[in-house]
Amino acid sequence: MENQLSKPDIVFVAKLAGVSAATVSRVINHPDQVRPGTRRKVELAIEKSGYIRNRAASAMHGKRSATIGVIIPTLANTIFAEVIQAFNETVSAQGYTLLLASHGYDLEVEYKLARKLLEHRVDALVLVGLDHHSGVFRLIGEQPVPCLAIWNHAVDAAMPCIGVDNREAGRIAAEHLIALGHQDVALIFPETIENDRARDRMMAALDAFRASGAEIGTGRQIRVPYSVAQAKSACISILNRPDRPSALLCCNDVIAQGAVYAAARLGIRVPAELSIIGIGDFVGSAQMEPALTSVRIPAQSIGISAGQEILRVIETGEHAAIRSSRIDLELVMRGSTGISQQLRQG
Amino acid sequence: MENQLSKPDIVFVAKLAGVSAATVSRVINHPDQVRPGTRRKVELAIEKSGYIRNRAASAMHGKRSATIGVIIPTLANTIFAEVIQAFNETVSAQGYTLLLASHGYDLEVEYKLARKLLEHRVDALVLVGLDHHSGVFRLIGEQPVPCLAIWNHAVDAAMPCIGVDNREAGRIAAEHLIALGHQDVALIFPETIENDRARDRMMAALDAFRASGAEIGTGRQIRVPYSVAQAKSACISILNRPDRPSALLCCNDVIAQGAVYAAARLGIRVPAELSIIGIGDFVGSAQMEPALTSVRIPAQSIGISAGQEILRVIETGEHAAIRSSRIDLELVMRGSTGISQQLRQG
DNA sequence: AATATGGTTGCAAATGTTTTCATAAAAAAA
DNA sequence: TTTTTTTATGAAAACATTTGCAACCATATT
Repeated sequence: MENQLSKPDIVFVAKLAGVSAATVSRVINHPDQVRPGTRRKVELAIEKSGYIRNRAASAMHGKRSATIGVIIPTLANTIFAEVIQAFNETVSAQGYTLLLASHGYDLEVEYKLARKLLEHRVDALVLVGLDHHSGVFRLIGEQPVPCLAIWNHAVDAAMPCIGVDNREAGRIAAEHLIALGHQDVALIFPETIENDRARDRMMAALDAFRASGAEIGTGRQIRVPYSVAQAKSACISILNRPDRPSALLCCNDVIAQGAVYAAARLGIRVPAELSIIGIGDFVGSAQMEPALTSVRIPAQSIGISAGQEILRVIETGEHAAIRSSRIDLELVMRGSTGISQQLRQG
Repeated sequence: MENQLSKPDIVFVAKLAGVSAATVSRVINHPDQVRPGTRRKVELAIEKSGYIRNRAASAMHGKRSATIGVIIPTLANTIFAEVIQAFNETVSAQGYTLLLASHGYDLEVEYKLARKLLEHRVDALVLVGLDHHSGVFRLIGEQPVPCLAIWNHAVDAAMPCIGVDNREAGRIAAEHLIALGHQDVALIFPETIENDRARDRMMAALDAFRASGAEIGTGRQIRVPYSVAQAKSACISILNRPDRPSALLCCNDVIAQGAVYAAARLGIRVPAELSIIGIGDFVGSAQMEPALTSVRIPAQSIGISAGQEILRVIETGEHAAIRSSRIDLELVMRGSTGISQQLRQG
């Protein structure tokens, strides 16, 4: 207590307890190695002095920093919140803390953030998706830090990944609409440059329609950012046209929710007059009226699996041997899709 | 390059560049202090060796760790995502990274997380709300770390805070319904223990109704967690009763969105037969059909103000002098509220 | 009673960086 | 050219901790 102004350090605690700094360190890191009596003395001194150990100093000994770096495109919409929450719960149960950064869908920024997180000597690095700056690939090749991509899975991926196959997601969504008889479908997607998830979904959807004999022209491919507001207004203008499509395939549920609201605003009955399908099954999609049909991406499962795998790799030190895994998608049929009028009439 | 296995350190880079470690350090931290020629040599060596500076080591010199600890209740719904995103953008522009943790509305957990973040020697600590474990108050009293509460503001707060006055939020919402002639209103709120925001809103709403002569009985006070799904089903059962209220005042927009869907499901016309008001004006509320009337909490403004204030305090070292500020609320009238039938008939 | 055994503890080295201080080099002034 | 001033660089101490090694002490064994 003599030294109140500057933060108490380990040697201050040691003096207070009448032991050496080494013993205090052992009480914190290997409590079983110190006699119960001494331990209690030290614990009391820690309590009394308000000592908080300095992880920066411990991290210098090759000890774990107990942080995991996570870089996501954005926190601003629900897309990644759920997976990050599940991941965080998993790893924080083992004492790890998240260093979180977001790049706003700019992979150049992502690279800079990755460097920054490595400066903090994170024990692992988690990225979203498989599209990355070449510098990122160089970094994770050079640095002895386990690195995992989440959200996506691809067999030919350049790095370990835990997530879903976005091509499959696009295909499932498209085939559902095809099965319902929709021939004239509009695709509502964000910019696909630097966004492999959106790109894969779109390509697969286009392929599926082509295979079914229904080519989707560029006039039916609408670009819109991940924003309910912008999706809604974009959909309003599409749906206002006399030749409006019979169904909307949306890159994710944020866009699809906007589409549902657009239809409601225009008084277009869903699904009787218009079918809408999303991808993701985000929170809220199941509760909407009409409830949104979507290709479910199990964010919880991805977050938990990723967390467990990261923990395993950190604890065992098998940095090179991160196991990828593919999480299954599932079509969740709800009220926003139905048989096309064309089919019904035919 | 000789030393490829272990991470290159500053002295390895120094040797490679033919200078001392001190010079390398200066190139990184005070580039203007070193001659352009030497600087280029060093930068080349850094590039060649793939050196990444170790912040843990720098943090030991009382240098900033360049991290800011943030503890929120949850990431799982939109509530805090927006404010954190704005805060993050503000501080990351100055090179700071977020250490993010979530406590799931358990203040005991929040205390443990606060300790953990302090172990990492964050340059500042940001919490949500003004209700905290006594240990948290002790910590921020003892530790020389600037600490700020966001989301709430109260003049008599025990710590600096930047946010809105939740009593005012509750009052504004209530008075809007009162002005529309609603006498029989149900309050849909989460558990208010350990949640000062919900508590303040509810108390103020109850007071406002009482002042207007309309006492709200306990039978009209419904408990429901922050979940669209649970709010929807709770509202369905309330609205199914023959004596259903003429308006719902929801603690936040997550609950209010559930309420709107519940009305839609039951075919109750909003706002003709039922008014619904939320608090927060979260993303999506403006786009719903009917669009949600809400008391706008400007998450962006809060995040940005908080970020700027934290930066100011860190850079100037005036840890004790964090300035609180109150961010204004605003009633956003949209389609989900209207004149009560009682009033219309009367 | 002397010796071996095994668990506790302290000493000191090591970790990677920043910074102060002194020195060397360059630039400016004489 | 010499001296003075300024600027650039290096050597070494400091930061807070962990850990290998050695010393110690108490207990168990002979």
